[in-house]
Amino acid sequence: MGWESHLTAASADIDLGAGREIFDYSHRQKEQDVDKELADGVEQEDTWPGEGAEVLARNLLVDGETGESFPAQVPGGEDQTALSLEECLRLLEATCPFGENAEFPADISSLTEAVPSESEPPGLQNNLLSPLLTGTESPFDLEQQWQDLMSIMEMQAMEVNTSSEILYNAPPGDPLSTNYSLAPNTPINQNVSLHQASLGGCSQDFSLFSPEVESLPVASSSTLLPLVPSNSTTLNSTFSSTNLAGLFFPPQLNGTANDTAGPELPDPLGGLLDEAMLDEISLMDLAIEEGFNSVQASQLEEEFDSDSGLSLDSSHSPSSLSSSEGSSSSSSSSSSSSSSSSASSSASSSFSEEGAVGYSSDSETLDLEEAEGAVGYQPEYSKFCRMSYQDPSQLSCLPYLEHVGHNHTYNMAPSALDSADLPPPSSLKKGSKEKQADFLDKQMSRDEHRARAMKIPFTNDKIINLPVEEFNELLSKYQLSEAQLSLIRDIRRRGKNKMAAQNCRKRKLDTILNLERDVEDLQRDKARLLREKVEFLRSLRQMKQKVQSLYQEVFGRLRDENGRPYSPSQYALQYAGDGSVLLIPRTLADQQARRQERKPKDRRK
DNA sequence: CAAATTTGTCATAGT
DNA sequence: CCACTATGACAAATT
Repeated sequence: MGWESHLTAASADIDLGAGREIFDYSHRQKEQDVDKELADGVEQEDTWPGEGAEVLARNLLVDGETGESFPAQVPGGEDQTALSLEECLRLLEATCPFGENAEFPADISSLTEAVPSESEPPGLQNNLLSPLLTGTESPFDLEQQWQDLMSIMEMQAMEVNTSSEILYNAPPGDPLSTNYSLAPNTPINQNVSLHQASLGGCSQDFSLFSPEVESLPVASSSTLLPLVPSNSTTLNSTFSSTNLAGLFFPPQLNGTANDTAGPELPDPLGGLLDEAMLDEISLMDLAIEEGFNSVQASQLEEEFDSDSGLSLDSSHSPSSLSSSEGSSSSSSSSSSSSSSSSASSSASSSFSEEGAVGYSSDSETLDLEEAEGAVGYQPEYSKFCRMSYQDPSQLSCLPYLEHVGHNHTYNMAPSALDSADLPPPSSLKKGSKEKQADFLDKQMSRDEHRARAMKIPFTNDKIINLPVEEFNELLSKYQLSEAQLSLIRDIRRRGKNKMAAQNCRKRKLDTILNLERDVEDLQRDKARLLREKVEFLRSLRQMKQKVQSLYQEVFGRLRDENGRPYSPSQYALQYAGDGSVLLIPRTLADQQARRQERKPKDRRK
């Protein structure tokens, strides 16, 4: 009922003062609709993606950096069948308590998988499985390895940072990549100090290990070589479950057998590092790109600087999160999706509070609110200030002004006033008062002018902000014509809508700002994670090299019954979970490696 | 004066 | 249903 009358009233109102609007309306949704919308859409889309592309490019670069650690593939070796395979086996079984530990496969598989390229050098199975993989009881997947390494790395980080800065300040020529590809055929002299072992890229960093290496106890020359964890405890603990045998294969210790065994110092670690890590990295990147991996992100988040915007975000709109969002557990992952929703919801909730205040109270409160917004939020909120100021009804002085104005204009004819109001009637030079009136006129909104024209006996402010009851009361107090009543209703409607629009825009802006901040935060997080990844890669590399050199050191010093060194192509060292190291025939190791090559894949999928 | 921004309105949908 | 609020779209008003 009332509504219909409103509608009719609206038309009446238009007749009174806004004929324009009707006219415009005709072509409003035709031309403008199409043109402007299209333009807007295009513009916006251009802007955002641009930024994204930039970021992406940056990240890619970083990734590229990571990628540098790709080991150069060294084709290589050959497996040489040990002559006395049977003997070896027997021996092994006899000595090795865990002989055919079922656990192997896991290890091998992980290693193999991690280092597909390296582990499959032509003809040579580098993955010698440690028969004593007792340490690893649970299947060892990449993730686990990764985590282990991470934790290890952390421990070593200090060590490394302090003791071997050299490594960190890796030599020019991209040591990262070079280090992995060990020159296969470099002869290694026992006498030659290990640091100088010409293991290709390895050599660069050798100096680092020298201290440790030199202090290494020389192992006795027995077939089975139980190595007691020396000072390299970290290594042992770190790689206890890792099979070292196939990894470091000093191709030609003492120049023995340098032919058959192609050059290959396949190192599981390297593979791990390179392939697996890269895998992870790419995965992470993917995850990040898509919306951030909640688990990793949050983990890392907690570990590292918590200055991320996420925290800010939560603080910013806590109520909304708790109330509307509910589950905020998946902070980051949901942040992208939730940020839009949460942002909007948070914004709406927070604003609803403000809005409620603003609406129910007068302009003064509103002013305060606006000011608060400007201060509390982003600089851009200054806009809001302006917005609010421009709303005449919100000028605290207005009520008073309005009264004055009303008094002045009451005598004038509505129609004349309405039209005359818009163009400044400055022609009436009547002194300062007149000018003041002009000024006031300018400050008045269209509806106020109309109200004046219709001789509405109360302020627009009241019309708009009074609660329904009071509003109706007010109306009932006066004898108002239909035109006046309709005008009043329109004024109320428009006024409310005006405020609603302002709030809406405010909210919208706020949402955008929140999203922008979220984006920044996420970008920052991503960059940080990438940085960390690189750091971890470096640490891993160092570890790998250390282990490698140790392997060579140990292997190179082993002597058989005749006092001769073992051929790296025929024997390999295996690291057991309990920290011991075994010398086993290559063939055996290869077999084991093969056996377990399949399992992992199946298991993985 | 034109282009870019702000604001006010309207129509609608939703509360 | 009423009275409002929220929001997209348009156009007038401002910058």
